[in-house]
Amino acid sequence: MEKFVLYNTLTRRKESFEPIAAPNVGMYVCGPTVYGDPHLGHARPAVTFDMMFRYLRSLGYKVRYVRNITDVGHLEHDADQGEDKIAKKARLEQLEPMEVAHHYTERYHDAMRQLGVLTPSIEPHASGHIIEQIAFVERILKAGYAYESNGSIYFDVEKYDRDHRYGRLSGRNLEDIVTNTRELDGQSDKHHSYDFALWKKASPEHIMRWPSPWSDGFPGWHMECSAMSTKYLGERFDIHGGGMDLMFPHHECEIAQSTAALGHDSAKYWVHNNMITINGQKMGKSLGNFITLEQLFTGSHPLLAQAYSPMTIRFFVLQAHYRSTLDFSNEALQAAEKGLDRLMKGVETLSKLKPAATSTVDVAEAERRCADAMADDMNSPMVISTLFDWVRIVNQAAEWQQSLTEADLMALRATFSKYVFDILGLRDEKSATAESGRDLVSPLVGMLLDMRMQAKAAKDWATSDAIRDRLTEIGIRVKDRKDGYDWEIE
RNA sequence: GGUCUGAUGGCCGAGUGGCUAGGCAAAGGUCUGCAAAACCUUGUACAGCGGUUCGAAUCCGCUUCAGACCUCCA
Repeated sequence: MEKFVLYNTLTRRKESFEPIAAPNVGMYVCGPTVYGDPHLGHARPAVTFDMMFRYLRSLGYKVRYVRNITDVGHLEHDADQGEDKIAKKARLEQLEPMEVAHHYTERYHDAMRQLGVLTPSIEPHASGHIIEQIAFVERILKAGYAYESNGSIYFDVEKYDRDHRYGRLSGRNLEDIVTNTRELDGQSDKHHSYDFALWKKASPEHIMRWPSPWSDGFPGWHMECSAMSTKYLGERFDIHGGGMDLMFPHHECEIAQSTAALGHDSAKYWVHNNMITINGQKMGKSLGNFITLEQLFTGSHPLLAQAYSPMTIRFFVLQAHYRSTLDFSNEALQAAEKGLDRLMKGVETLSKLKPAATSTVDVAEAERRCADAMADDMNSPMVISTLFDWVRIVNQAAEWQQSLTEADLMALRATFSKYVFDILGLRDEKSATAESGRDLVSPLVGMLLDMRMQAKAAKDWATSDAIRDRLTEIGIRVKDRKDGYDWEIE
């Protein structure tokens, strides 16, 4: 098996990936908070960890991939009477909170499907795991790392920091946090500003509430991930992923909660994808500069010069390493669109290539380079680069400048299929739609192009060009071949 | 202010102590009745200043600039 190295945020270095209980791998990734349409930023972790899921499976691991839906519990901020985001949005739209959550969950699923993101093994909702979260809070209380205050339960960061160390993941120490945490009004219940809520008592107007031993209320915003990852992956599991912006405080608090309750670390490898930026700035809800995935797919946003297909977005994301920032621009997206087109055409050309008696190339090199690139912290840009090198070779072979034997063709097709479709998760959406369109118009186009061939034979260029121009107008591109013609729908 | 990243050719983006990814765009060429498509060729980039080294864009230091987190955030 390939030796796979993965960058672990916890140690700040690439580590050899050794599952706790091979061949099983447990993987937990923070999913969306469903109070708004999924945007370009959501595509990054979704695609990144989808690739990881696909890659681990291709290596032969049996992966349980858990990605949560946050439909409760994210406080606006502590001073906001504890009203959470879902509830606030619901009040504004006069909808049931669960109606809002369901609506946006569906929107998210739809976008993910279009992006070719596989559905995770389990997709737990925070609202469906209140009991587990309460039990988890009780464990922390019992261990002595939390205190009750006026119906709410808070995590005792200071005590935890003495026994373990708070801030390991984000590289902070408590001292820095003390001097840099903003003091907010209305947090008199907490002993210290850096303590965070495990359970929050609901104010009377708060709609989303559940009974607990302490108060009618709702779980704190880091609780769901600790409780649900433990429930489905066990007290120790392999990979915990999410966006870099979640490192602090979310993941830091999760580590603290789990360590306090279980007495040890739960996730072995912490993996964080970097952000997508727009004009060098993070794209985010709070900055108001984000573009939803639907806007991207339809081109309906002032910043967009055109619509971009889901696969263009996926390819765009995959062309950068997941730990680098990726800057959005129309130019970059257009380049991705054309690049993807070239790659897919290469795949098609490869499928039609005729075998030769001998090979002029070493196809094993393609597989080896792709495998090495993936094994090196999932370097998808390197994989893509290799694929393009081989597209060139395939194109040359189509022009008889290279040759491949039957066996080599089979091997190369297998490599392309594995990396392009199985691991990178790309799909040839263009030819898929073109095929269906082709069936309908094929006889007609064939007839016209046959007439054009006759005109050409008679050197009647006016007729020949007229037919071609008219076809081009309605979106059919004619390609002359040495022995006839070919065409495609734009 | 604290913590931490990054600065690569027209654009997007990999990577590496010496053998100069890839895509897009551009230019020239092959092919073609003309196009399109395809193919070939070309560009010698690594923020600045020092240092280490036989050799650095890649390591170290400083400077400048940009960004992220410290508040919900993918």
